[in-house]
Amino acid sequence: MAKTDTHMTMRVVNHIRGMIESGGLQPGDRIPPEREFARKLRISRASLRTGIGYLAAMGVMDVRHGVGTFVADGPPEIGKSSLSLLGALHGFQSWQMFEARRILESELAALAAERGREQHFASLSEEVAEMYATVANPMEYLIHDIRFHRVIAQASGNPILAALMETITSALYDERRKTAERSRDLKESADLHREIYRAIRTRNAAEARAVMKRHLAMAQSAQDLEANSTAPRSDGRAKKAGKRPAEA
Amino acid sequence: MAKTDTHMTMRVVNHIRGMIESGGLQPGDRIPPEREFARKLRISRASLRTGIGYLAAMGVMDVRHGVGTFVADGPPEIGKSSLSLLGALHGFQSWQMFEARRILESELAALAAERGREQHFASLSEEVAEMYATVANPMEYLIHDIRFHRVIAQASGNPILAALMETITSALYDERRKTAERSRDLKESADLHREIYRAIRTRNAAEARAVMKRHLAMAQSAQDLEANSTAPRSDGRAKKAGKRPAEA
DNA sequence: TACACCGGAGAGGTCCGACCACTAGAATAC
DNA sequence: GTATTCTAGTGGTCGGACCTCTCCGGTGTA
Repeated sequence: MAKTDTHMTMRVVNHIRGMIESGGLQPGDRIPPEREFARKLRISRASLRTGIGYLAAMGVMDVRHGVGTFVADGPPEIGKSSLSLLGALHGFQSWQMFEARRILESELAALAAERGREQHFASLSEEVAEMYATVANPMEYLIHDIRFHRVIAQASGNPILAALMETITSALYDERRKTAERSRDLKESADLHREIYRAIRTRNAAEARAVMKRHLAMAQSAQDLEANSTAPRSDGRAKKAGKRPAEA
Repeated sequence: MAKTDTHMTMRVVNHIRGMIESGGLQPGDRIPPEREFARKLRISRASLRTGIGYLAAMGVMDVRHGVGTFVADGPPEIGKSSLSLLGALHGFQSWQMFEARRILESELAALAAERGREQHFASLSEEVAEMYATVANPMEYLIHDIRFHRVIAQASGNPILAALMETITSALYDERRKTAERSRDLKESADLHREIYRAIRTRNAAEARAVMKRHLAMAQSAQDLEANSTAPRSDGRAKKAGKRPAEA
């Protein structure tokens, strides 16, 4: 399968891929210094760096200036940083991202109801409590909101779906971190989260899915209202407002 | 806000991002030659290349040796090339990928039933016909199978979900392109595809979702059987695929 | 005229070797 | 004992030379 051995980039990628697949490289492990590694692979440091850069862009490697290069640790990320670029390029609409999120998260909630463990339920419960405690503080609230959804993703037992959700939500969050929510809405939001929690804890998958869907639909329409009041212009274009103009 | 201006890589990425968001760069467009572009941005060619490499790894740019560098054309890809690496790294299980696919595609089918257009229906119909015509030729059959699912994704009207599906299926396909299917199964498969087609054409979303789910569940168990019969006792090798562990 | 070949222009790919910038821990000063 | 400074090690940037690939137009032959 390796006709790709001509390109230095792919030689590096395949080499590291092999080290990972053979188990010789685990998440968090460090690879040799560039100069040394390049010598070992019989390629120039520049080419090695190209390959490492490729892997870093895919989220497989983690390069830290002055420290070293490591295999990515923590939860997997699938195209997390690329989605917003791709969105700008292909004109993704906000409603499409919401739709993707709604589908992923509602199924995730159903899976969590089926497979979640006591430890997950405890975390969920705690986050719900924190939400109620911070309805007056949107900033704080948001943190627990995000954590709640993240715990559900973990509880689903499917890291791929969890990673996809993370990708979507981070892009979505990126696009609207400026809209401040009102406390009145947060109370309702917390209520819905509690409903979701209860459905999951009682292992009622259908209910969990339904409530999650309702919650996200509500969040979307709230978001849309806010966007319309902020930007009286027609919604067809809907770029990400407020960015610096590009200096061509 | 933009402390990212220190890293040359990010300077390049942000510059190109700006050009894309301002509409100055469309899919298929070409960016200036490296030497010239580097001069214009007041950075070295090496740094420019690092940035371009980053964008290329994310699927935003398309670099062609001896020709030039272009903004990616065609359908968007989200982490398509990274998933298999990530899978090896985080130990993704085969059933998890199937599960992700089942969820995405069944919802995609439902959306296609709601929003599909005549042109999509026509394509689907054609692919189904081709499937029946090639039940004796697994290679050919597979092509139409893939196309069928791809058309559904397009018909869903949600390019994000379509891209996610493409990512999953290509990783899945990668991992089992070696398993040849039997013609007897293909006939059943074609029947199911026809059912899906009918459900979509009659705009019966629930039915489309259900049949798609059934189809993929069937495909998965067929794969599992094949995998087990191919490698009945794996002592040393430890193939990356795996069966569903009841634990977690 | 039609076709195959050749060669050059221009684009990306690789390499080298020097130097810059950052981080963490050791050495030093207080 | 604590705060500061120094330094070894590692990634980041540079520029400029040279290689390889693709494309296309010119040329020679049938």
